[in-house]
Amino acid sequence: MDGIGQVRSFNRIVTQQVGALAEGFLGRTRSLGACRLLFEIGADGIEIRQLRARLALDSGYTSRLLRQLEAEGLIRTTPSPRDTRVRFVALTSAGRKELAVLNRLSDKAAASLLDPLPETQRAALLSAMGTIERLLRSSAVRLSVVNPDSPAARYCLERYFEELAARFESGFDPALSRPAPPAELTPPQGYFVLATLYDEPVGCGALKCHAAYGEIRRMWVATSARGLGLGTRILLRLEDFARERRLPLLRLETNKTLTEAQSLYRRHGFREVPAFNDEPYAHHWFEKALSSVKRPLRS
Amino acid sequence: MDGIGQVRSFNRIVTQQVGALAEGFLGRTRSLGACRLLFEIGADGIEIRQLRARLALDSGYTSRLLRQLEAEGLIRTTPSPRDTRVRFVALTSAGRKELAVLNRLSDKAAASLLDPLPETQRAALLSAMGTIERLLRSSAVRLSVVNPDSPAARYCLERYFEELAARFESGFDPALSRPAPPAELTPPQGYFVLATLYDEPVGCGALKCHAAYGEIRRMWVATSARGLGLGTRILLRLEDFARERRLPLLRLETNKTLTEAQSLYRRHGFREVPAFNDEPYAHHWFEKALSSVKRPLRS
DNA sequence: CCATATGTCTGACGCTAGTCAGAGATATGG
DNA sequence: CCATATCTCTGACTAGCGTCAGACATATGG
Repeated sequence: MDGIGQVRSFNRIVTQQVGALAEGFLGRTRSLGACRLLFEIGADGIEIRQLRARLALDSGYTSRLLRQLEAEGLIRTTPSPRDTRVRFVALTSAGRKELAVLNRLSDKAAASLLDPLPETQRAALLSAMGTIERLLRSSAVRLSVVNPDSPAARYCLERYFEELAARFESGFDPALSRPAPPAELTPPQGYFVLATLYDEPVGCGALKCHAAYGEIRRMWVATSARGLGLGTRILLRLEDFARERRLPLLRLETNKTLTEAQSLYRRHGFREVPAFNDEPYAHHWFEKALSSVKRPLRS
Repeated sequence: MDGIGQVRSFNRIVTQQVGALAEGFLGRTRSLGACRLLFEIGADGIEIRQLRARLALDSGYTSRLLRQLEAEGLIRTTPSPRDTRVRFVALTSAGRKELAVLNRLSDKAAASLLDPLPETQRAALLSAMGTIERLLRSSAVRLSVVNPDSPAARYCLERYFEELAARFESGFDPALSRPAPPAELTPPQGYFVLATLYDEPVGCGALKCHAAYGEIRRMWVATSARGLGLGTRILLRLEDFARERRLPLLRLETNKTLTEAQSLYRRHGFREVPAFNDEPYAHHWFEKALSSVKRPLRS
């Protein structure tokens, strides 16, 4: 079976089994929609506008579901203190109890999937589930070229600098490091690639085009998104841009504490070379010759 | 995170992503229910009663959906030749065209999951999907003790004998082999364990209780259900019964051509011993001493 | 203070999915 | 041939999910 056929077959069986799982909620008077609301409100409560955004619900529909839960005495809504247009919804103690029941049902449904299996198969299932989860998250990550001055890009760069400051033995002061002003990372001078997961920035990387080579800079992946192979995807994308621009060589420098980054570069054909600039925070300099063969495009 | 939490987290992300996948159908005028019908009718057509059974639909509802598809000119229904009460439904050429379109959309949706990933991750995702599919099928298999005279049990035994006849170099004639009359495999003389997947028999195995030992017999797994670890589950279940009955020893014999069975037995602590009976079709005799420690119960 | 935007709510409406009862046609065993 | 069962279909009904327009209250920038 080819990959596509396998994905479809996987979908069939998973929706069937997992669909059966969701029926754990059923049998109770409450509708699935109302249950989702209870889950999302959670122990801490939430603003209604956030609730709507997270579950992607219509405002009228949300309102109606909330009235229903309110009538059952499971939730309480109050105006938000900082803006009385928005309302804040929280569980009452009855609501918390109900949520606990739902959680127990949900746990039981999940357990019923594991229970029939002997120990070794159970372990194999869980490990495969972990892999799928990781890779599905990864495939939901979108890469796009953005203006390095945009809020999302600035957000990434701030997190990046914070992390450097925390990890470098000497701390990190951007002012002492080689600069990379936004203009230099904007086409056609360069490319700033932003990675987003469900519209949240989770990584970045930039290519600066010099006359004779491309320079990789600002490679960063949020801790929450590590292990998804995101560094690879960003790097490959930047390489694509370099090839498009017919740059024969890629260069970059990095700090000795950034070991994942170093192994990422080595894995992708970068070789360590003598220092080719005076970046004070760098301990290792890498180069990679680019053939002009283009690799197949992936989003 | 514990196993249950991991299953729930897996469910969340999969329903989210796979749900998004199913929207591939949407945007077209047809409802999801009608699409499922088209898929299930398929190129060869099908009897309506089978269609209902497979999709677990109400007869009234099915009828209405079919009328709708008929009005669109996608299907044609005719009385079944062998019983004019039942009707047979087949796709018209327009219907086949529509099904092809749906398949293309579905393929595209599946591909959109794979496309973003670099090659190595894509392979990892597909392999994990295969694992999950196999193990979910496995966890959907139910074991139960049934009367060895019941239709499902007889069905399994027939398939079992057929397979022995096909695989043994000498063929197989049950009359020449040591008998195992139903009464001897019925509690308390013995136990006949039947494995079913979605109500279809896919395997069996029996324990016959002698005074000083238990005898494993009739171990069989349908070809369609191999690789799911089903043999292990049946064997473990039979061992449980033997322990319950405080039998200190398990015995069995097998033919040299049944190599998977032999490795199953060896994997589970059976050791080859000299022939302890005169079964004409056996080449190998196995024993396993049972400790009375009970393993945790699994369905 | 005014114009405009934002957030919430209500009422009216529509579609999908599904259930239930019963009618009518056809098989099947005795 | 008759009683009974099986299969399909229609009509009547319900619940859940969701959309849309507009009302109302409250913020916000000028």
